Amino acid sequence: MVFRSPLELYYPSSHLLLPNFPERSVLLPGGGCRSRDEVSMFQLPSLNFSPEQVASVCETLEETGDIERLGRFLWSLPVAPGACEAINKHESILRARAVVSFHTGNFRELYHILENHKFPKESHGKLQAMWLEAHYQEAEKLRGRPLGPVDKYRVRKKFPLPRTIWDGEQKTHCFKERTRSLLREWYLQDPYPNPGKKRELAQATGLTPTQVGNWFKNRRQRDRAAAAKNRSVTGGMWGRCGTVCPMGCGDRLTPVPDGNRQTGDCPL
DNA sequence: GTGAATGATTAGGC
DNA sequence: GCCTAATCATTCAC
Repeated sequence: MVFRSPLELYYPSSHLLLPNFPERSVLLPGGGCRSRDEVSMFQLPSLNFSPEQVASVCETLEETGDIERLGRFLWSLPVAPGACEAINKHESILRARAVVSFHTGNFRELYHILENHKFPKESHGKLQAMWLEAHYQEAEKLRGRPLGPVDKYRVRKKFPLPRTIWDGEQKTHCFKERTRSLLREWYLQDPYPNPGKKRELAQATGLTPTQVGNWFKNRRQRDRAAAAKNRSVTGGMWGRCGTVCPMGCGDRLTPVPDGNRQTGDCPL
């Protein structure tokens, strides 16, 4: 008989194809192996898969999202003596074990897997999300209340991503000072750049045109807010005509009766 | 823990 | 499609 996929052997009907039950150890969810005697109560009949076949089943079950079945598969997995090591080195199997650990709330196990095995970049996103979510859940349980954004930030600082699932590249929250000064210069010349100018500025700063657009948008909004705040302080306008701009740009002010932007208004 | 600074996103208007 | 206003998320200093 020819099997198209090892997964076929795992489905309930497959037990009919498993006449023998040889002496062998069992791969535990924790990654260790036990003798058949130790786990015979839980062991399910199965064939002696190669690590590649096991990995293939893990990948398929993970893709389908059937984590419960994936967990059962990992738990029941019999492997030949000595094969534990090979299995524990297989990325797909390790990832599957991490996924199951996460979904069963076995966070110690999850952390141990993630910290002690190097994973390829393609898996980083998913594994990072599990690492963080597990720590969030633990912190929430500890505090007895949902975490706010700042709480989550502190959790992330306390439990930084292990290098096994992170390439070490820092995500910058603020643009570089040179980028920002360039943006400021252009903003002073024209707070409403056309798409062509935005593209040009994007090229000069290394940002995307969207980032440039966002920066100008935020800048305008915050300048308006600052001006409005100042107007309320100075009694309905930015300041007396001819006084220096409160925003610190050094410009002389002109009154703005209706609050709308006018030519000659302080751009900063 | 709180407030401020800053980049990103969303909803609604034109 | 671009705008504003409001808001969210992240980071940091205190």
